Amino acid sequence: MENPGHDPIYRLLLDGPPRSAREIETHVGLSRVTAGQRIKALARAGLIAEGDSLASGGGRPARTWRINPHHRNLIGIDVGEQMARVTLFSLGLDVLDEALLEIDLRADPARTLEALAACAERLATGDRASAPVAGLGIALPAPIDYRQGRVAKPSVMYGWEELDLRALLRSRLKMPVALDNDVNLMCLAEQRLHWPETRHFVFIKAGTGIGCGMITDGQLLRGAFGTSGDIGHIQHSPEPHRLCRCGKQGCIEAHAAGWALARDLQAQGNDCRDAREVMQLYVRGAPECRALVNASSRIIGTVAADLVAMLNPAALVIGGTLSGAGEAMLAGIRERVYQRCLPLATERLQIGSARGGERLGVQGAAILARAQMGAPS
Amino acid sequence: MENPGHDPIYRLLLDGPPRSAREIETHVGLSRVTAGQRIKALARAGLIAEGDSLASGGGRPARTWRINPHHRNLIGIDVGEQMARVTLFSLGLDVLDEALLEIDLRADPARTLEALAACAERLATGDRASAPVAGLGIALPAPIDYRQGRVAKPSVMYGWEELDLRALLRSRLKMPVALDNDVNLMCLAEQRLHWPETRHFVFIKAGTGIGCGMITDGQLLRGAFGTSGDIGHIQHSPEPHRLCRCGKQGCIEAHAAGWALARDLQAQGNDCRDAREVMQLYVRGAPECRALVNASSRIIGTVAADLVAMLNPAALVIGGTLSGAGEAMLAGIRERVYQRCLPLATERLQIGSARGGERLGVQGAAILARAQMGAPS
DNA sequence: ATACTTTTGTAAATAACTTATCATAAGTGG
DNA sequence: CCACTTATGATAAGTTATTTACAAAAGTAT
Repeated sequence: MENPGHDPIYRLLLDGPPRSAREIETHVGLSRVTAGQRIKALARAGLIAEGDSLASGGGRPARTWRINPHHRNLIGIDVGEQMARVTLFSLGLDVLDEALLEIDLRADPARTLEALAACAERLATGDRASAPVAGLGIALPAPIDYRQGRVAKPSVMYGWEELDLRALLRSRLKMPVALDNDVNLMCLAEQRLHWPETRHFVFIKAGTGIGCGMITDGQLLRGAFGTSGDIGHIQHSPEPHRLCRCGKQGCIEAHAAGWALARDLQAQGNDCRDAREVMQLYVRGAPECRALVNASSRIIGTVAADLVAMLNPAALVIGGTLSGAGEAMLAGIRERVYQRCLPLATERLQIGSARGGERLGVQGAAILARAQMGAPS
Repeated sequence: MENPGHDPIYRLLLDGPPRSAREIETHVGLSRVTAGQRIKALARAGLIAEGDSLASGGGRPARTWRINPHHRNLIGIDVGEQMARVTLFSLGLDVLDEALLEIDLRADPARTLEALAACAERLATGDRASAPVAGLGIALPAPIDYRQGRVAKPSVMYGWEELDLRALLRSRLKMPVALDNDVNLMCLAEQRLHWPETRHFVFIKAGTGIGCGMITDGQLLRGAFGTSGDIGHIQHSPEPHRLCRCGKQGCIEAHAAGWALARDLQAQGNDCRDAREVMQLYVRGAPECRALVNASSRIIGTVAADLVAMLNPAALVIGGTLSGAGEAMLAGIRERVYQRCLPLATERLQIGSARGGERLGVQGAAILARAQMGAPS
């Protein structure tokens, strides 16, 4: 059992729920005898362990198998605009250790990258490290060329496009590295951890900016050049249009994103610089802030309605800082979705707030790294 | 070689381009020796045949293998609002025989279904039938519950939801049957036949109604309940809103679809009842028609821009009757897409008209049936 | 408790696949 | 023509998986 990541049974259990031997057989396409033998081998090697038994259907109940969460660790990194979170996980995604780094995306990328790598190294070898690290995932606030493992250009991360991020980190840290866009990874974590049965899933992140992740048939949808889910600059905002930070007019971000709400609140004399402070004002009950959030939710709702019409997901989940407004944010979205979409698309659609919290990014990064354990790189 | 559909090599070649032995090995994960043996066995059985040789890269050129197009036939059915097309294909999708049926979707579904089945049976056993029929695919103008193999309710096909279409046809015709939405299947055919290298693909059908099909990573995106691609009732049309046939206001269909253009042209005194007649007027150069088509193309362009922003396809293709307007239809779409989407999403995006013609529906149906040959039903 | 169902374990014979090696075929570039 | 490269074919030995058959375990229904 040199590299368990190559074993199809182990891989199946890595990225999915616990399964019975019978399910494993059908999924990996092995006969009952062979599957049973290999399950036993994996169990003897300590890579997998017994899970709960399933309910009996008139016969002996099937027992399930799951990965041994303590066999390896994972590292997730979530790079934000001013801060990066670096988390050491067990394979079962328990948080073992964590560090927050202040970073500046406009500073020298190589230096920032080295700071992240050094931090990951500290966690990997620190007191809380219970096992070798099997892989590292990074969530970045930029479009990602997923196959190349680097930031797609042009992006907001000036200078980062030049770096072969995956290769650099892999040689620096001696472990497999996987990259993806932060919203994609938040979507992945929310779906895998909180909506495991939902195979058609849309996650809208409403924070400083607005973006979305989409899962169809259980697979993250990445698009041809890594820009899928870039819904912040869709142009359907109400008149009068306002200037967006992308230079165009009419983008929904310019009316509904955290930065735009902060801008408007500042113009009204509030001390409010970013999405987080918008939510603070909101919680304190500032009426002008509530009005803005309500308007924002309806604008986001128009795009949500488009997403539902196009993709026909089974669940639509709102995350990001602004989703802290809870039902208020959902109300506008529900209003627009139910108003604008056909009943067939909405009657079985679930709409809700993200159940995951501020760790969704690192969790998604770790899930990605876990899914790629042992994959050819 | 009882059922060749179970052979992974045969299946690979069924739904893909000709491949060299080397490519086949890697795709199906067999060693060179075994793959070679099985390729030879398939060739001896007449299921596959040699294709062209690839260009040499300094050594002996690799020869490719492709399916034997004459080993089996396929039937595709494209059900429209007033007409159904039933086509007998070879496995290589050459047209062997064809029939057009007048139908009425509002009539008794069982009777219509029987007419289709009888027609399929005639073609399957007729003079032009060169081989046994391996499967039948049907394109229907309704949302399809793909896993159940029936029309999802509620739909425009009143009464059809009650029928277990797949089971009925399978037992009636004694062959595997696959169903899908017509736009999905047009999308599939256009991509597989005319854009085989493009794995992220969006197809907009602008005819009597407006809908789209989406392919990501080479897979048709069907959504949770079969309504994906239902973009006709997205609400972004310009003021003043007009009443849509769905009962809402502001749907793009009510401004940009064939039925809406016909309605407007009629109101202006033209004799114009459907999308086809709109195109006839257009070709004759009627100025009021040209103006309407231009406006329509820009409205479709707004939705196209949303699709591009969300899905980041590598190609966006316009089909359906209205795409007969050619560059005029493309112009408005290009205008909106380039105006509204970020450069990263558009700089490598191809926008064009469908290369396939009026047989796209039946071709897609046949491709679907072919892909499912031997699959568990 | 008894009959029934479904899951799991084991062993032996058979079938399939892989690895390794050698030989041959059919191109390219000089 | 010759050296070099890549593709293909054939064979043997060794490994792994499948099939078949029997038995036991652990539940449910009556």
